[in-house]
Amino acid sequence: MNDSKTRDRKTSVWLVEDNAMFSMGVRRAVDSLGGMQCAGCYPTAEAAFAALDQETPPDVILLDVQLPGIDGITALQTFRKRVPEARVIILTVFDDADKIFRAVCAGAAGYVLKSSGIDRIGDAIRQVMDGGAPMTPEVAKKVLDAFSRIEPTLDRDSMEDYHLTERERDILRLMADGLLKKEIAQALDISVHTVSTHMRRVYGKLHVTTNTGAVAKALREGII
Amino acid sequence: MNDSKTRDRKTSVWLVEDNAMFSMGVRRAVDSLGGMQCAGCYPTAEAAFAALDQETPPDVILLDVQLPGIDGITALQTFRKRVPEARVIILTVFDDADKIFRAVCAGAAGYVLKSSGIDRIGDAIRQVMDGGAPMTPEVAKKVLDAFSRIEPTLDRDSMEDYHLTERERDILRLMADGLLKKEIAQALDISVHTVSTHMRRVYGKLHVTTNTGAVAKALREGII
DNA sequence: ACGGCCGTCGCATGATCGTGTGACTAGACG
DNA sequence: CGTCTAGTCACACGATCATGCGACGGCCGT
Repeated sequence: MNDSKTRDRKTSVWLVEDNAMFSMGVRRAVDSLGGMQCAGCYPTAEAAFAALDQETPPDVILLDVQLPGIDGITALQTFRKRVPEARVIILTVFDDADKIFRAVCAGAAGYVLKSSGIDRIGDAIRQVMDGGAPMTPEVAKKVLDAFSRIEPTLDRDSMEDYHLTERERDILRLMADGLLKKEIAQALDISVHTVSTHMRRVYGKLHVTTNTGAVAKALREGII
Repeated sequence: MNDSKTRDRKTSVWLVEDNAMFSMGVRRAVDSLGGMQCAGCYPTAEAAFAALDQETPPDVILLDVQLPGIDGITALQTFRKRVPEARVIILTVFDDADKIFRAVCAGAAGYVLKSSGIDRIGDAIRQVMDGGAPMTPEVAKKVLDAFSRIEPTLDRDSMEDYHLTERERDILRLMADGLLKKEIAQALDISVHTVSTHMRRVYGKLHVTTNTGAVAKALREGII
């Protein structure tokens, strides 16, 4: 979609952090780096929300999870709804597994420990703008562990679906993610024509004639 | 407990990969690095399983997910059952979110894209042996995306919806019924242009850019 | 009375999609 | 050995969609 590498505008960063001392340090660090700029600095989530109505939304939000007033996770959820295109990086001193779990569930784009040092924050910002998800290896490990723990209900088959092949379900899934055929083709490294062929067959099996119909049916019937 | 840095034995690595060309490249890369050794190289999961009965199990398994015969994910599950102590690193060209999701759910220790280059594989092996979870930033992003998708609703009650107008929801509903814009216009006895306008605004509020994306989001979030 | 939101309509352009048609490969099954 | 299925790719045509732009009347709140 967007080629962040060739962007001509500076990455706009908001900082939501109650500790004034730390806040100032981060702000200066961000501003001193090329390609990014701290466009807003708020001590509470409430203040940041209010600013959303006034200012132009940022590209990246650095969010401290332990804030006075609105909880950090809650704030994250609100940010995700009001500015989904903004990438939120959690900034905290805790590497508590449960906090990480809830943060990523809420749609955090990255999870950076304050103890990692201020200089790491710049890296994290660049990474999220390049589509990556900055995480320390320890955090990544905790994420995967949590993943394999919640696995229980993935093999709920038994119900006869519409005899879709695995490949057809793949394409359908990506369709339901809002991707264009072209993008699906790129994601699966196949030709757009092939994607079309698969979708054509899906239409037949699902007895629909439009992409929206197929996605809706798939979602409602739990095919994907 | 065990200090992997001062281990006196080389890390034993198995490679399960059908592409002989790539396979050989990885093998040489691994062997050329210090502290690890490619102890086995199998073109299929079946072959690797058979070897499990004969050879001593490896510390790390590099597993291509797109294998002839047994599916990569299935193979991963089997490995996890038969040699739980072995750390499995998924090696693939796909960065399909669903595949990644199922892989990590099945207990993958890491997920490395082939496109990242062979040299990254050595890093990944060291990382898993140090208890980390190697992931390319792109993969990490997809993992987080999948995460935030499986637990979408923690609020369900208090949270506001996307401020969709009643009319906009009408159009969205009909979209989710698989109707074309033209048909929606007829059904509501308005102009196609009006339908377009509504959908355009829905896109903005839902932060999507395709009809399928809008329908999927609406369905998943219970907007309609 | 004025601004803001909602619903409506229009147009134009380029991208995307649906569909008919055809074809090749690899593996599975008998 | 044929036959079938799944997956792949290609081309072409018309239909449909996304999007930027502009516009108008109605209703509501202050």
